[in-house]
Amino acid sequence: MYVRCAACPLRVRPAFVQKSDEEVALIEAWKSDHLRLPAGAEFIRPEQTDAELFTLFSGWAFRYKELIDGRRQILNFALPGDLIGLQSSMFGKSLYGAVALTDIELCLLPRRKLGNLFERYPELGYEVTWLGARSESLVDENLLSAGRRGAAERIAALVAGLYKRAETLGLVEDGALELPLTQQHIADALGLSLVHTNKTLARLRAQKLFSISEGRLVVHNLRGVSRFAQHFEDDLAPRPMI
Amino acid sequence: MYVRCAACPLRVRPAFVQKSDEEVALIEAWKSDHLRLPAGAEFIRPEQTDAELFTLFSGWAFRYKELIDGRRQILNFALPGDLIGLQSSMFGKSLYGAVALTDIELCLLPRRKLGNLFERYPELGYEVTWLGARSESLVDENLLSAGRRGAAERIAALVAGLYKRAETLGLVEDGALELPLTQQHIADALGLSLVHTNKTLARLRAQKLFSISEGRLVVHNLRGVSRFAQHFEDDLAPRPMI
DNA sequence: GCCGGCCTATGTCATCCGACATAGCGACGG
DNA sequence: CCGTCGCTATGTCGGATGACATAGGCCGGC
Repeated sequence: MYVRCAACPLRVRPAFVQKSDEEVALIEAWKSDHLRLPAGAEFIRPEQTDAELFTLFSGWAFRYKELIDGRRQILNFALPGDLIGLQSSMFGKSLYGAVALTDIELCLLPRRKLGNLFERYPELGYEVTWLGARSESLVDENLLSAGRRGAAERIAALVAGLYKRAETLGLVEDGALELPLTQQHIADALGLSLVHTNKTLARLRAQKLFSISEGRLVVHNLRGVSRFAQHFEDDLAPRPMI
Repeated sequence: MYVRCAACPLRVRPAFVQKSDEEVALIEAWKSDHLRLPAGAEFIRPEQTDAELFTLFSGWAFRYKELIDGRRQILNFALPGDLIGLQSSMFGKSLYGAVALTDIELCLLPRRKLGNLFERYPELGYEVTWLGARSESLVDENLLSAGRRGAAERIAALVAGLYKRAETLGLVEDGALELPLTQQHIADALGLSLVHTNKTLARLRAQKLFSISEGRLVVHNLRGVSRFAQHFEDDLAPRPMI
């Protein structure tokens, strides 16, 4: 069923800037569809020329790039409230792909209205830019990991970052959250091989800072994880949601 | 001396979207200063709360993050016409630093006017967003390198990317351009050690696809470099310049 | 004119990480 | 029931990369 922005259960969460009824109505006018896609669906394809702009309403997704010989790099993970497809919408050709990790729901924000939006609702334009800048900051951090952290530190930094983001969204209960990533996803996000990821995860599990198993992440000592990974950035919140 | 936008020698280059006199006047009204900084100057500091927004007018610069133990990752290089500091301006605290590689000139675009700008000149707001998205696409590509390319491929991809960008700016002459990077910068940008970067550069030089020496990059075979690096993205041009 | 700092270069050795092989387990379908 | 597929796990081995040491060139300062 269609979810109207006025009745959106996501945007009222404390992670997000609370908007006036009028502002919500503007967003609702922009939103043209509410899509449901199964896990694994690719909703933006590399090279696609007519990719749209989306807000992830529920579930997890990721953006990725790959080399022609098949090596794949996950650029960042998206959680509910995240905007996906801004680059693709502005450049007229997507330089990356985007895939659902779980069954997801997407709010479709037609890109042909994007220019118009800036004209008519500058406040919304500003927030789009803000969300684009946040997306870049996530990639910045991942580049720091891939370039300068060792394997165990990379995994710990990923855990710390995702945990903090999930926490602002209220997805954490008793230090645990659903983590719909396979070890292959973790490897692809961190620039590691699958086998090495597996072995490093086993070693980390023995350290008892956190553990990943059966699709759940349990963090026993967030401070310890953050210190080990040298990951000290809090998630940016409250933030706009469109 | 101050450079007025109406007399800006940079924005008339073919890399950039050509603007009407009226549009240029808007930008000129935004620009509040024209700064000159020596090579090595850090014009955005990590954690800085009042970092401004800049357009790089001349010279080279880079953005970086670092871990507390000193390991440094260069996130991307900036060439003339690039916008630097959008994240910092929007978040109220910078998550990265920015440093001049050469003597540089910067156009200062006061961030306190940024919100106002979106309201009054939505077209400019749109272009700011476009430039932010382009900056993210550069980081995306660098993350692909750090995560999934081998050392020699990384260097080749860096060369291909910088060469293509320099070419659209008219900085290439006879297949060569000034490259103000030390091997330490290359290492920090690619997630390699200095020594390994040096040895890999020597091996690449022997292959004669390109060579870096004495502050110059000479590309003998761009196709070959691109193929070896699996780097096939052209620079986005013409693009807005603010 | 000498010293020190920065950059590049090169050798040796240690380590991290990747490649390949194998195996167990659960889900799913014929 | 059985075969396949996706995911996790573990061992062995080799290769890519990092760490440490040393050296030479260049340049600027005193």
